[in-house]
Order: sequence, then structure tokens, then C-alpha cells
Amino acid sequence: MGKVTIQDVARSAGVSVGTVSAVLNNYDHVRPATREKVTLAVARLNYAPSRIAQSLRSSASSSQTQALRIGMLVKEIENPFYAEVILGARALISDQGGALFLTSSEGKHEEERRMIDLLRTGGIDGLILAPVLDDRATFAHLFALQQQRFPFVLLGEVKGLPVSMVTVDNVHASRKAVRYLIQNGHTRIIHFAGPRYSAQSQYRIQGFWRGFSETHLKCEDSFIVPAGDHLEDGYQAALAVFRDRKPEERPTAVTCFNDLIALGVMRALYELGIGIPDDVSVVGYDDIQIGRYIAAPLTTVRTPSNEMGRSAAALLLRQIENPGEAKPERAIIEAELVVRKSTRSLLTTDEEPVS
Amino acid sequence: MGKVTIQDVARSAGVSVGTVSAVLNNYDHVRPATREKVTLAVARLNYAPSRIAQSLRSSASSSQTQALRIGMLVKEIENPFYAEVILGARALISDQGGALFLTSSEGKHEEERRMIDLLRTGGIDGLILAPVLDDRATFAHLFALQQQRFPFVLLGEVKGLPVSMVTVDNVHASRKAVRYLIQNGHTRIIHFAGPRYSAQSQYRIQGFWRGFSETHLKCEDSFIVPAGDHLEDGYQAALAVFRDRKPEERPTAVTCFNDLIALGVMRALYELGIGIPDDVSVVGYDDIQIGRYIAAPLTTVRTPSNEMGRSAAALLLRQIENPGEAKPERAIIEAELVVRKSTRSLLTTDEEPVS
DNA sequence: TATTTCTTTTGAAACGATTCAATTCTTTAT
DNA sequence: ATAAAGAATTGAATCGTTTCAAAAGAAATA
Repeated sequence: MGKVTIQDVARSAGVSVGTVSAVLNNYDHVRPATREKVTLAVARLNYAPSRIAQSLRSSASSSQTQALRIGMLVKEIENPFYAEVILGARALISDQGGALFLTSSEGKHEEERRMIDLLRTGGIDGLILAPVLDDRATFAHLFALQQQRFPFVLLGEVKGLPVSMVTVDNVHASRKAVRYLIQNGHTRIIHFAGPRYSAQSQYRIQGFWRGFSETHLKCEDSFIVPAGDHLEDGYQAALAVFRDRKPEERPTAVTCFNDLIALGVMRALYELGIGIPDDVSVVGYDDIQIGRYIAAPLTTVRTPSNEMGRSAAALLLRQIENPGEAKPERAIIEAELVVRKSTRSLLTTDEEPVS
Repeated sequence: MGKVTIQDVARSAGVSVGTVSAVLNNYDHVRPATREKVTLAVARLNYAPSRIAQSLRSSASSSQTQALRIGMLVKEIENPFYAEVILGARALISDQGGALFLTSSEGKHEEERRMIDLLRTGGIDGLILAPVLDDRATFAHLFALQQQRFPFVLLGEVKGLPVSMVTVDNVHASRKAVRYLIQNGHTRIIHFAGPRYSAQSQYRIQGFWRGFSETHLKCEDSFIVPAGDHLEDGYQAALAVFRDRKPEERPTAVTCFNDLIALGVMRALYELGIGIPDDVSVVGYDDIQIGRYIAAPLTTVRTPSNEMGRSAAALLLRQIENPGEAKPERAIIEAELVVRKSTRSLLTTDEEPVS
């Protein structure tokens, strides 16, 4: 069963390939009768255009229009911080008539390298990497890119690699935060640190130390508590620190690797009945938008978003595997209500099971 | 700045294209000296083979060894809801050895179409659209895609287009939320609705109505309040509804188009001194992760993330424009401390200016 | 030196679409 | 009925690779 090509359709419809192409692309210089003939032949042969050939041919003509394609690799798309970064990059590239294609490594080294390669061979004009994981093999990879003069920019800290990058002065910023707390009378301050091998986190720890060293106070080792970079990390770390400690032994303030950690910490404090800022002051890092709007755990309709994406992909893969079958499929997913603290019954004051 | 082809390499190395191809594919009938010449030319010109042309040619003989490339277009990457969807899709595609390339339309119709085209001509094997904006031209676009048998899946509601899609039963879910509230004694309930022309929002409104119609209660027109789909939309809408109303005239509960609206609403209520859930119950929609962790406005170090992305892109563009200059640039951006409600001074109880 | 054999290199023909100048077919106007 | 203008169709060129029969070069043999 050889593949059906546009040639076959043309022959079967008794017209030229050019005409078939015109019909398929909805050009308006085709007579209805001709269009009909072609459409029939397409249906009869169950013809599906080869997208490979299509893009080979049209990439030629579109490359004259020079639509800039930029690839971007982030660690985790779900971190609101990157969302903002992405928006910034996107805005500028879009203004230039280009497009930003996004990918994520989900924190895995080999994924990072794989994505870089896939983007690069995908006809991308340049790459934005934000941030690059601390990994030897990746560094070698980047070095090779650099050698080949492939345009790319790093976002964040990478030591000892002479490439273009955008960086924040983490030490300085972190120092400012601590100094602010100390100036306001705090002496026992804890820093919930980021991922162990993240250069970014190390700089922020360094700033924390430095903020202390400028004063008469001493920063003890126990002031640095490893957490991570997710909400849950902050939550767990804070529970561990605050749960079994007497109020007078608690820190009076904490700084966090990022806002997600801070939110997690705040959640833990809330559950422990520790007031913010009455008992403990909390400082985050990044200023994600949601930080300005936070309140209390939310009753909500739970859309199984992860599963939705998953089944969308499944549907798509099936379509690709059977290019012939044009039968649309539809997955209907049931949503459910999750009751939390933001609602209460007016009938009783006790918590009730979900109806 | 045209793309470098195998022809260019052949010319530059002083050999034929066949030889270059042989070198690239590691055939063993190439003399070391020749191999060397070619390798050098490849490096010199920074040549990367077009995988589109590759697979066009070899599709007949060798099987599809190419990694699967899936494009995904979302409305807004910054919405945490999509983040989850993306993760789900990504997980499955990655397991298959493929990659997910993400793009966003930022809610603009023509951007949506432009992105679809750019993805399509970029050698993508299939497309996930989540969700599709309610727009005639876009529908026509999708119809054409469908005609051309390009594999794609829609995520969300689109009426009158016979394509594969993944959908949630919005009416049902929304109805459940209202019913829950009514069963708990609420009678004055407001729904903060989504974007005006979103089919999704319309279904959720419909479910809201239906939840009422099953009871003895009447859903008045004024119960539906247009909001939008961003935090700020919810915030403003809630302010407008609650600010000038006497407590006994207030709704005792609200449902929201999504969690971001809910968070915005909660923020507004907090500022107005209205207790959650004591005075008003709030129901969101989506169950984004952060909904489980919320607390109070956060003092934070503000990283100018938008500007960071922007300048990363600027650097990159400059690099692409001047391919010769390999001079690494570096943009250093100053971060600043933003003091909000999660910190307080231990010296005084009044708020103080930032140091 | 001429002939044979083996190793390298060449260049044109695919792959399957889109494009567009040239051509043929319809109208419309004269 | 003929010319001119407009509409529809054609088909060769093109995109960037790989492939492979044929040509060319090098080495070995007679």
C-alpha cells in the first residue's frame, strides 16, 4: 500500500497537480466543477498531504518573509516566575513578527540537552535558556553550541562559561532583604534555601550571610534551612522548623529562595496558628503576581487539568499513527467539587462532608 | 542571512554534495583528508541539516526515526491552569521520545492564527490548541487545517466544528457548585463570569442558572456579574459588587469563572474587611495548585522578570543580526525590595517606608 | 607500460508538496 | 465574427536532503 501523493489525486481527477494544490489551499481561481472533481478524488483515494513535503516547500517561500523563530527552554513552565519571563521575551519577539517556541526540561539534565538539540534542528534561529542546570554534560553541550556560533542567551547564573547572559545581582538583592529585617529589630532569621546545586540559590545564601556580617549579629549555620523551589518544599520545611519549637525559640522572620517557597511557608504557619506578620515576618523572592492577592484555602471545582492535557496528547498521537482515519474523537472528563476553607455552611458551624 | 544548505558546505569544502552527505552520515568510503575538509566547512558555516528535507527524502526508505514534535498553542502561558495542562501533555509526549513546543496567543485572534501557521510550517507533527478563541477567521483557519488533514486536537469548547477535542462538562460542574451552596442555605449567590465571548464561560453561566432552576429559588439577572479571567478582573469586579452595599444586601456566596478570579475576589473581600467564609463563601474553578496554599500579601524581593525576558530577547536578536560578532554581552538587572503585609517591624507598629 | 581491481568521488534523480509564468479556455465588447 | 480581457488551468522549477549508478583516481598486477 504505497502512499497516496498529490500526483495520484491529479491523475485520478484528470487535472494537474497545480490545480489539486489550488483546491487544497482554497485558492479562489478554481471553477466549482473542477473543485468538485478534485474533492471527490481526494475522498476516493483518502489522500492526506505529506506535511514534510509541505513544509520543505513552504519553508522556502516563508523564509523570504523571515519570520524569526526563537526557541526558549525553561526549567519549569509551571513556575509563575518563568511565566513572566516568557511574556517579556515573547512580547519583543512578537513585535518583530517572530514567534517564541517554548520547551521545558522539568529539571532533568538529559531532558535539557535533548530539548536543546530538538529545538536547534527544528529550524530555530536562536535559543534562550532560562536557567541552565548545573551540569557538566550540559556545559559541554553549551560550549559546543558556542563553538558553532549558534546564537543563544543564558538567563541566570552560570559560572565559568563565557556566553551572553542576563543575570540578577542575587547577592545584593538577598542582602538587602536581610538588612531590612535586621534594621527592623529581627535577630533570629531563617533562610529557606533553594535547590542544593542551584547557583542562583547559592548566591542568595551568600547575600544572606553578607547581610548579617555587616552588623553586630552573627549568622549561625542553623539559620540556613534547605527547602527547594516548590510550594510543597516551603510548606514542609516550615513545618519542620516551626512545629516543635517553643514560641520564644522561633525565628521572628524568614526569607525564602522564591515566592513559591514563601507561600508554602505561609501556609504552614497558618496551619500552626502562627500569625503573619504578628509572630513571624516572611520575605519572598521574585514578586510573582499572585503574591499580591493571597488569602485562604479555596473551595473549588477541580478540573483534572493534568489528565486533560494527557488525553489531548493521546488523541493526537493516535491521529498521527493512523493518518487516514479522519474520525473525530472526543474525550469527556468529569469535574468534581473540592470543598476547602473558603466556604462554610450557614446551617451548621461544623465541617460537613461533601454532598 | 539565508539558511546554510548542504550545497553551501559542498562549495565551501570544494567537494560535491554527495560527499558532504556521506561524511555527515558517517559512511566509511570517505578518505580521511576529505572528511576533514568537509568537517571544517561544516563548522565554519555553522551548518545544521534541515531535518525536514532529510525526512522527506528518507521517508521512503528508512522508517520514521525522527523524534515526534508536537506544537501546543495556549491562550495564556501565565495562567497556572494551562501550566498543569501543559505538564500533562508534555509528560506523555516526552515518554514517547518526543517534544512539546509551546506558544501562546495572549488572547489575540490574529496572533492565534499566526502561531498556528508558524508552528505548522515549522515541521511540527501535530497541534494541540487550548483553547481556541471564539472567532470566525480562526474557525475558517481550523476548517482548512481539517481539510488538509493536519492532525490537531482542541482543548475546550468549540461549537459547530467537527474536530477532535477534549472537553469538560462545564454545565454540569458549574451546576454542582451552585447546588452545593444552595444546599448549605445560601440564597443570594453571585457568579463572576468569564470573558464575554468565551464559550467556556457561557457554559458555566448556564450551569449556574440550571443549579437555581432545580430549586424553589430564582436566579436573577443581577446574579451574573461579568468579570474576566485574570486576578485583577476578579478583584475589580468584587470591589464593585461589595464596596457600596450594606451587609444585609450582600450575597452570602459567590462562584467564579476560575480560580484566578476567585483569588482576586478574595483579595478584594479581605481589603473590605469581609470575612471568608464567615461573611461570604467563595467557590473557584480549576483547582490550581496555589489555591491550596494561599495566605496574605507578601513582602518580597522584586525581580523584574518581564524586563529580564525582554532584554534576553534583545540580546539574542542583536546576536542574530550580527552573526559575526561573537562578543558575549551581559545585562545586569537590579532587583528591589517590595514591602507588603507579610512583614512588620518589631520596633514600631506603624508602617514604615522602605529603607 | 598497459590492464585489472579496488577505493573515492561525482552528479543527477528521487522525495511530495507549492509557486508562478505561460498557456488555454471563457466571456465580454466591438 | 473577431479581438481583447479576464478566468481557469497547466507544468516545470524549486525546496534540501539521500541514494546510487557511473566516472574518476589510486594501487596492484601482468
